[in-house]
Amino acid sequence: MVNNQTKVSNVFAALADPTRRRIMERLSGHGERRVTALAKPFRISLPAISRHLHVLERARLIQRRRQGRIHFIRTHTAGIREAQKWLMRCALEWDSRFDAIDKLLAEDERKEKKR
Amino acid sequence: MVNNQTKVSNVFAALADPTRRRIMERLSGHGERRVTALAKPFRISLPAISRHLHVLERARLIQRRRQGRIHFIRTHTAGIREAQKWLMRCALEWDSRFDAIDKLLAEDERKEKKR
DNA sequence: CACATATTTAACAGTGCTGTTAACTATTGT
DNA sequence: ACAATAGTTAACAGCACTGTTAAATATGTG
Repeated sequence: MVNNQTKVSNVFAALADPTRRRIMERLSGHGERRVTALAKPFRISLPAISRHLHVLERARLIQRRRQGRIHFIRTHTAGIREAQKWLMRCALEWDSRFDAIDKLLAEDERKEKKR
Repeated sequence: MVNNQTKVSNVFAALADPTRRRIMERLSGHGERRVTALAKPFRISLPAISRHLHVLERARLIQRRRQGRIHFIRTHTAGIREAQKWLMRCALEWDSRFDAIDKLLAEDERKEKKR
């Protein structure tokens, strides 16, 4: 079981790579995409993409659904939320203008606990 | 001149390290702190801390003010905003509940351009 | 000036990340 | 069964990151 510290590290480390960020951007909005289609615009090899996807998956930034030999990839909010929560904790103390955001996140927390 | 892509990478990479995140947490709320005081609770050497501070500085997550031999460190919002903007761009398309946050950031943008 | 304090820089070891090509596994089509 | 397709895993090279100790730099103090 990975502790919370490691979780956050994984998310930020995943997002620190430009290729992985481009993957996320390519993914957001479009529901699902398969690995090969996702890899199309990148100049790097497919194995490299495969690794990037694993990193994103471990960080819970994407989710994978297998249907036969095809792997469908879609975004997963858990990782992003993790990062946002951390950033807010820092940012809120600097700038009270973010109070609105604080409320939204608090609401999220409540929903999370209800499950 | 560092491009925007690299900027974002620097911020996320900086936040991917647990020690650096602890530094940021230790810093947030407390106005300024000198390097030695900041380094106190950490078990790693001072040179190691010094490097971490450089990484945070390059990512514009902290700012430094020198007064004689003492370096005062304080948080700097530019880096955090950079990260938040990126996360929002992704998150907004996933969850319309974040519309409020979008508005806040758009407001930030306008203020930025006025300068 | 001589010494202590605050912090950085240098040099080096260990580790881990990213990319490559080659080989492998699993699934689908003829 | 055979070949094609989708994607992963293996093995390796190159490079960057983190930590260490020792030395350097800069500033304050008796």
